[in-house]
Amino acid sequence: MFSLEEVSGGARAGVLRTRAGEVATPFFMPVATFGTGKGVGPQDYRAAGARAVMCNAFLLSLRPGIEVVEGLGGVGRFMGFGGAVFTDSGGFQAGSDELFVKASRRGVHLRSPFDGSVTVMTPQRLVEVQERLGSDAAMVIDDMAPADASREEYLRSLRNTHRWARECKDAHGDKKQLLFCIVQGGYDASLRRESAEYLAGLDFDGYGIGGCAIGEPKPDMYRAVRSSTPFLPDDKPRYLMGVGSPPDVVQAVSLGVDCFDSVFPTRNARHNMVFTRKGPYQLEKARFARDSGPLEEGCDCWVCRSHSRAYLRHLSSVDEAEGKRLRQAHNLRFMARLMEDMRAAIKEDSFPSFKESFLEGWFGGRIPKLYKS
RNA sequence: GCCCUGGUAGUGUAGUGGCCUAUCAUGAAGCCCUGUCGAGGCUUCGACCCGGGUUCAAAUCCCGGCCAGGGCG
Repeated sequence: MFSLEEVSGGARAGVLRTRAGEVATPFFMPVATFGTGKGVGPQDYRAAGARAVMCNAFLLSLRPGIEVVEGLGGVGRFMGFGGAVFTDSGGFQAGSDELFVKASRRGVHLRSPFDGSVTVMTPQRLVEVQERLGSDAAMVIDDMAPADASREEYLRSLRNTHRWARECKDAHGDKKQLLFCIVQGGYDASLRRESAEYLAGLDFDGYGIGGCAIGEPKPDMYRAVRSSTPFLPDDKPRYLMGVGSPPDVVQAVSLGVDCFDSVFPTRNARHNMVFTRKGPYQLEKARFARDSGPLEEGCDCWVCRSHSRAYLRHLSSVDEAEGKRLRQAHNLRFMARLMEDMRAAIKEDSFPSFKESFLEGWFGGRIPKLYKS
């Protein structure tokens, strides 16, 4: 399922084999909650070079419904996306006032945004939903305590997370579908280690690291990552869920993480933030009104090859949907290219210098201490 | 030449004697967004056409000027 090829300065390059094809690691997944993004979709993901995307199992099970997706050959064929499709539980518990009702011993109680009805997503139910949706990689259900939870709450959520992970594993019958578990434990190094070691013993196809990028201070996030990855099996992919800011992705790769998903690049693109190797900038600024250059010098994306900043900034200022699509297409290509470049650097064992030069470019020479080790 | 309207941030406006150190939108500058993708959120900058008068108090009332639009010659 996963082959580790090279390691350089803690960063890993490998190949994840799914029934939808191989995905080279490290990789970044655009989020396609309902089988698409907002103003970007499967075609754009493919054009950007993304080989995997993340959908929401709970929401897809409500619309168009499990039977519909199943009848059309699974979520990947339903979407017409050539790459691998991951599905998340849909819980993202503490983060969603819309969907999340509560967590109980049985599972996570989720509310339909369509009719308000509440269903209990148990481990067995979630596994069935994802198997029938036909995603290429499924996630277990986990209990994520809020960023400011007490140690007691973390302990309780960890018991649920571990029990549910085991039950998901037991219920999972589709051996062609990968199954990832999720490490929790808050920001306490010992709890994270405990969670990672426990789950490592259950032998999943991949290991998610959850509870990060939910509003906690960055040092906490990196403590959580640093105290998780060392205790996970080397021959399985590690997936830092929800992380997607370029420097965070680079830093996490240096800590041994292999994959990511996040709305960060696309949401920020919609909000006019353009990623470049020299750092992000706000496209709507007047200084770009007559700028004939591309969004990013040297970028190989179709947007940069076809359009000027002046045109893109114009689309921002008139608030056109087309502008959102183009900005997102660029940021998605930026992420894919970043992953490709990291992989190449790992393969030639020059990752540390790649990381340093990337961070120097991104932060304009003033790299925050947080990223230096 | 005469008459009528109207002149408030760059732009469009609210305000018709004190609640105006003046409203809202837009603009400009800056910040934010990380497993539920809010076509989002936040901060700051920026104006009463000019001159006189009335009044305790004027963006607001009066007079003159200038400018703009309309009408009559």
